[in-house]
Amino acid sequence: LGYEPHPLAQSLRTGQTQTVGYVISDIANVLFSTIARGIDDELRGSDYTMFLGNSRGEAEHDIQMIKHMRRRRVDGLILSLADETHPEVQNCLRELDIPIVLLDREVDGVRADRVLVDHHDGVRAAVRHLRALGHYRIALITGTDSARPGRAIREAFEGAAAELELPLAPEDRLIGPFDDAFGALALARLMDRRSPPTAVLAGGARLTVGVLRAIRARGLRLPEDLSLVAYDDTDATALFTPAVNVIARNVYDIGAQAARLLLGRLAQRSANQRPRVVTIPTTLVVRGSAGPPRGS
Amino acid sequence: LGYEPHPLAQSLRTGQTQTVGYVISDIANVLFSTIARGIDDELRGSDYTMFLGNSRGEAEHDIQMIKHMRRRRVDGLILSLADETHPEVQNCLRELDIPIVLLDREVDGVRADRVLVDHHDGVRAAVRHLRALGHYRIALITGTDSARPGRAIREAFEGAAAELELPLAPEDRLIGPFDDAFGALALARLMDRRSPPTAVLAGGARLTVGVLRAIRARGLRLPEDLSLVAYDDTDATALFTPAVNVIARNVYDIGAQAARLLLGRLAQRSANQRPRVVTIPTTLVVRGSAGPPRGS
DNA sequence: TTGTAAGCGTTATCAA
DNA sequence: TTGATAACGCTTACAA
Repeated sequence: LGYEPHPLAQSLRTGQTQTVGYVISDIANVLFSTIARGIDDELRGSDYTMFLGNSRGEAEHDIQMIKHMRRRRVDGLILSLADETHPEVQNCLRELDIPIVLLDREVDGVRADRVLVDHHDGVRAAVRHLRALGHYRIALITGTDSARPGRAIREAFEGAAAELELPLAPEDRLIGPFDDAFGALALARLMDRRSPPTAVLAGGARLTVGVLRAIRARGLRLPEDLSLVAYDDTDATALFTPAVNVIARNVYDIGAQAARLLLGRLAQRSANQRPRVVTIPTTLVVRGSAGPPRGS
Repeated sequence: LGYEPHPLAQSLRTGQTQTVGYVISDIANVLFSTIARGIDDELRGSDYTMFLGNSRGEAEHDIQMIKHMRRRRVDGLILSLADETHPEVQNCLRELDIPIVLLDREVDGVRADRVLVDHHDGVRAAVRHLRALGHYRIALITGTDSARPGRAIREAFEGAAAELELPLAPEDRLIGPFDDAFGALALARLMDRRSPPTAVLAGGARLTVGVLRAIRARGLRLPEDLSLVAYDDTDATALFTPAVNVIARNVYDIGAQAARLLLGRLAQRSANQRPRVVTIPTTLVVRGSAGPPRGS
């Protein structure tokens, strides 16, 4: 007879708000918006709503957002932290007593479910692929060690390079923020060398956009002037000429799995179980951006 | 001394939740995620948080989300409706007594602030630009009349075409959903004609991606085989070869202005004033995707 | 089975 | 100015 329950009163009484917080570092990054779609779709079946918070890649804002979400009494939290090593972020998370799902992040001393991307397979395949084409000096552009993606990609890259006995000059590894400005800068720095590398691995979707912009700006041709393997099958990598060889992963699924893990915890179905880890595989997709190095 | 107010109790008491709802039709669309960033940045100064709801382009979901937000007692609503003509959506909005900001939408009988894109200038400039290059048969691919963007773009296109005395064959106007599948389909349909148009205007960021994919798939060259002007300066249009001539607008600002309008209402600074309208201009950016038609 | 009362943490009101 | 008290709308525990 037209009665509508008042969720606020319910929440005040029960201590549950039927809300979930999602803190990301850049909502305009297609990686995060695709993850958000995965979360949102998965949440639709339940009666949870998503709070969104943008940290703009700064740990300070992460902390601010987490505290804000806690005050707001969200029932669970999904996090893509800007800096997983930040002590105050870690403290902040340790004090929380709600379920947390970390997206491709590892935080010491925090009991949390995780959705981890298996960067190893894709990166290793990419390096072997380039080596098989005859490349010897392969450069890496990726994010810092302060979050898992950058670290895991770098480690996988170094492991694969060592395995194939490739040289590992420190100046061939460009590490910086996960944005297109750094991608463009890094490529420029690389190609301005007296003897530039013949191949580049771009480890990050926004980095890749920057790399592609710089390649365009300099009039470089792929794969004649440079071979490229890049992260993520996006509009940019699919529509570039030539289409870019990519390390692909099911980004949507990262969000969907994260929401599923969280919903499981919230339904008490897995209250005191040990943290669960879901792994998202990566695969190499070969298209037209890599070929034999010039003069071979 | 360590005291933290409890926002739920505050809300129950005051009837204000310090939250704002944003309902969009596709979070993976760069248009909407950029708008979301604008809103989020603007909200940061205030103490409002954003609830996000995804309608996947379906009016039913819009209604569901609006009702959900109302139950949740959001203080204000920012909407990119899938279908502004849907009677139940209109009823639903008329019953709401919270401030609403419509993003490039017009809903009959609903008092709401609006951020409207001035499609007219950009579209007119694009049509004149193509005509000046010698094009006579220009096709339009855009969204349906059930929301302002599609309608305004079509009307601007028809106006400009009439002004220049261009033919307006109905089969040269392809109207459908704002997604890449339709963009690709529409381009294919156009080019499969016995005598295809020599130029295309793609009115929508996702449509444009579909159009570009189809152009790639068919091995068409721009501007030799076809001239293209497309909506929105994105990674896709910037990185395509050649770079695509676009109708550009400050998408981020749509979100920022919307949040500003809403915050103004919420602060009672403009309680009973008549609805405010902010207009976002469009401009034509000429790059390499348009040239004289073949054989001229 | 049905009903009543207390309390969640605020804010607003009114009396002192 | 200060301090006690009711009420926001629900849930839950306990009594009838």
